[in-house]
Parts: sequence; C-alpha cells; structure tokens
Amino acid sequence: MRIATWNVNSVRLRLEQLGRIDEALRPDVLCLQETKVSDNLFPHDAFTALGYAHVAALGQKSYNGVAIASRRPLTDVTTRNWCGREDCRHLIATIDGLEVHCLYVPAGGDIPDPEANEKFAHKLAFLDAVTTWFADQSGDGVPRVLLGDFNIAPLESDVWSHRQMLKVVSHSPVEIAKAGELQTSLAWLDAVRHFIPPSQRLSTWWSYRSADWKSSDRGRRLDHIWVTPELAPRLVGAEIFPESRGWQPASDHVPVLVELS
DNA sequence: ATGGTTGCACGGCAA
Repeated sequence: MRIATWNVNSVRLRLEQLGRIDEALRPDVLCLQETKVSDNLFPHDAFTALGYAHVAALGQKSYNGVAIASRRPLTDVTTRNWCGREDCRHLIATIDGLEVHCLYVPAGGDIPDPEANEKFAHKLAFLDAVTTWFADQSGDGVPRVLLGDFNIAPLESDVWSHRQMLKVVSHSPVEIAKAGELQTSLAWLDAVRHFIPPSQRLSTWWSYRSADWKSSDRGRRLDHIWVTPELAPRLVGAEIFPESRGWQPASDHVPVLVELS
C-alpha cells in the first residue's frame, strides 16, 4: 500500500496537478489537507476519474478541510473535533485493516508564545488533546497511520537553520516538545526518517514569500507520516516529491509518501 | 526590523 499526504492549499485549484502526482507517485491512498472547500462543492469526479473510487471529504468554506481518497474501500469514516471547534482538521478511515488519520494541525500564528498569541495557545491545546486521546488507546493492537500537515519541523535537519528558527513558530522548543509527546502517545515511528537519516536535510514546504524557493531553499519539513510500531516490519520505502513545488500554480507544500507491504 | 505571497462563495484573514 502506497499512502501519501499532501497539503494542497485548495483542492479545486490543484486538480490537474493531482493527476500528475497520481501518475508520478501512484498512491493507493491520498490524504489531503487545506482543501478549502465545503463538501457540496468537493470535486469528487476528478478523483473518480483518477481511479480513487472511495473518497471521504470533510471541508468548510475558505479554511482548513481534509480528505482521504482511496483505490480500496474506506470503512468506519469518522472525524474528531478538537478544542470545541468544528474546523475540519481530522478525518479517520479504515483501509485494509489500517486505521488512517489524516490530520491538519493549526499553524499557530506568528508569535510562539501562548500568552501573547491565541492561535499558538490553540495549537498547543490541540496537540495536547490529540496526544491524550491517542495515549488512551495504547495497547489496543490496532495498526495505525497518522499523516498530514503537523505544522511542526521537529528535527534540526527539518529546517534551514536550527539556530535562527528556534524563535519561529513551527520549530520553537515548546512545539518540538509537544510533537515528541504526541509521538510517544502510541510510540509512533517517523516513517520518513526511518529511511532518510536525520543527518540529511529535508523539506516538505517552502514559503510563497520568497523570490526563489529553490535557490534560497529555506524550507521546512512540516508534513509527516507516522506509523504504529507493529507496522515497522511492513515499511518498504518513503519519498518526498519536491518537484511539484515548481509547478504552476504551486501549493506551498509537496507530497510525502510511504509504502507498506 | 520589515516585508515578502497566496487563497478564499471579494475582502479581511489565515497561512
């Protein structure tokens, strides 16, 4: 099973690119974030045409929105609302016995201080809530995949400059600690770093606000695929698809994919 | 220190 995640930043604007990504990566399951569309306007036909017969979408106008497209049937499709908000950030489905969690963590605004910045406080509270919920399911033996835009670059090699990024939202020590707690909740394994060692710089996102994303290369690894430990023997490979950052019009995030036997 | 860009049921907000 090839399972991918991509923050599309508007699914309707990226339909042609979805076809190119489908062709290049051949995912069996494609999880999307920031679809930015209400469910009645979701472009189901485009996914059907690409061979994704099973699609679950949970969206809203303008902001957020998650979706899971699959070649194989989806069962037990559900969502979770965190911090008392119905903001379409978590979609869950079972595919071939695997519980798949498509997650879009709040970005957290500009100031990495929960006292000064309500959005950052929300991000931390969101991570706490998800962590507690997963920890409560520890030991149930369900194989799980947690993937999406976590809006955190946890490792030094996940940012262009560890020192300069410590005071920037996505790489602040408090967020990195929260990501660590979430990872501990079910002993999640970072499937991408399982194959590409921490010594190697990786990015899945490059800001729009740079004249030349490629030459400046100040990217961050914000998008992740984690698996529960019982899936470790089934990990076959992982890849990031930076090529799509150069397409027009580009999402600021690129796809990440893991293959499981 | 500041401003840089994109997307959205079109215009201020979120990223």
